[in-house]
Amino acid sequence: MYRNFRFDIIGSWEKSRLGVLETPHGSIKTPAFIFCGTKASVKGVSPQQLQEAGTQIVLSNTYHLFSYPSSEHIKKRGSLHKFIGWSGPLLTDSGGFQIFSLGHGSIADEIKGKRSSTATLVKINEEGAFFKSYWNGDLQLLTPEKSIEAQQNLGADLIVSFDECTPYHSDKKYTEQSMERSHRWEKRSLDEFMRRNDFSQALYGVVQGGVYGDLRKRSVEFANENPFFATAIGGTLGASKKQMYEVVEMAMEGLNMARPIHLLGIGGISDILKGVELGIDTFDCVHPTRIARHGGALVKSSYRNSKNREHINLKKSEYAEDDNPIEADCDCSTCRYFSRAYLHYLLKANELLALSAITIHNIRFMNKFMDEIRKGILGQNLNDVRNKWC
RNA sequence: GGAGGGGUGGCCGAGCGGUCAAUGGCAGCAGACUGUAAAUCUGCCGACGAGAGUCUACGUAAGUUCAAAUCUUACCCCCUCCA
Repeated sequence: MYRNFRFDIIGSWEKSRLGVLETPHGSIKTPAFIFCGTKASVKGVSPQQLQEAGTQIVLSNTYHLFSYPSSEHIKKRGSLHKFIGWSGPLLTDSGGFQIFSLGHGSIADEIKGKRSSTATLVKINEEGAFFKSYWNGDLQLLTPEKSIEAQQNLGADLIVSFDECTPYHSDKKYTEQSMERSHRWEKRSLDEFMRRNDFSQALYGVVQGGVYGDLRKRSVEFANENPFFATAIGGTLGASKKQMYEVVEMAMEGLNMARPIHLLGIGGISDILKGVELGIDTFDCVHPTRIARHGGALVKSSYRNSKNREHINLKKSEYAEDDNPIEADCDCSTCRYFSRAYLHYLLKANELLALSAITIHNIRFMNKFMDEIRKGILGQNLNDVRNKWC
C-alpha cells in the first residue's frame, strides 16, 4: 500500500531517532520541521527561497484549498506541487484543525478563555463538520471522504486522516466521544484512501484523547491497529508547557515506533527539542513564520535579551540603531545583507520586505536547528544543542 | 481692501453649553501568538499618585453662565474666493 514510501531509522540516542522518510518527491531527513504554507504559499517567501534556506518539506491545508480555489481546480493545473512550484515533498493537513480554530479562535485564546465571536464552524455531527466558508460564506460540509478526495486531488505526498482537534476546555466525556468519532472518521478516511490509492500518497492516522492518559492509550491502540503509514499526535496538548510534555509522553506510550511520528502544531524551539527527546520525528507549526510577520526573529540563546522568549522583537526601538545582523553567525540571506536597524526601519515603515526577510531568517533558523539536532543524535549528545539553541 | 472658513493632546482629526482629560486613526510603550479566518490581536498612552483623587489643558485675553473645547467680544495666526 505504501510501496513508494519508506521510513528508516538510521540512528538513535536514548529515545531520539535519526531517520529518513522517503517519498515520491524526495527524502526527508528526520527529525524535521514542516513549514506551514496553509493557503498554498508560505506567506511572504517563494519556493526558491524556501529551498535556499534548506527547507525539506512544506504543508498546505485541505480546508482552505477546498474552500478556494477547490482541489479540483488545482488538480486541473497538474497537482499542488506543480501549482505552487515546489518539487520537494509536500504534506496536506486534513482540515480537522479548523473544526477547532474556526470554532474557538487561536489555541491561546481558547486556553485563556477568550471567546471568538465570529466563529465560522457551524456544527459538527457524525457525518462531518459544517463550515461557513471563510472565503465566501457558503455553507460547506467537510467529511472524511471529502477531505481524502480533496487531498488526493491536491496530490501531496503525505496526507492526514480527517479528525476533530479537541479543545482544551472539553471535559473528559466530550473528549472521549469526540475521540471515538475521530476514530470512526479516521477509519472512513482510511477506507476512502484505500479505495482510491494510487501509491503516490501515504496516510497518517491521528492520536486523540486530549489530556487524558487512558484516552490517549486507547487512541494509540486504534492508530497502531490500522494500516496507516505514519502517526500524528493531535488534539489539545494542555495549557502549559509542562502539561504539553506530559501529554506528548502519554501519547507516545505504546505507539508503533516503526512508523514516523509527527507532532501536530508544535514549533517552539525548546518544545521541539523536548519532542525529539521523546521520540518525535516531525513537527509543523505556524509559529516561526507567523512571529516573523509580527517582527519576531528567532535567535539562539546567546542573542536573547529575555529568558522566557526565543525571539527578539525587531519592532522595538532598541534595534533602531543596531547595525548587527539578527545573528552574527547566521548564514541566511537576511543576515548576510541586512542589519537589525534596517529590519527595524522596514517594519516601522510598513515595508513588505521586512516580513519576508525575517521569515527567511526564521526558516533558515529552524532548518539549521533541526540539522544540529540530527547531528546531535548522531553524536549521541543533545545537551550541546540544548545549551546553544534553547 | 471685501467675503467666507479655520486654529483641539507628539501628529492627523472628531466634538460645538453639562454625561469631556476630550471619539477615531497614526506614532510611542507593553503583552500575546504553537496541525494560520493572522503583514494579526490585546492593554496602556496630559502631569502627580498604589488608589480614591488632585492639578493643568482645546490659539491668546477678557466676558456670559450654576456649568464653556463648545456662546460673546477683542486680539494674534492660517487658508480659500473676490478686488
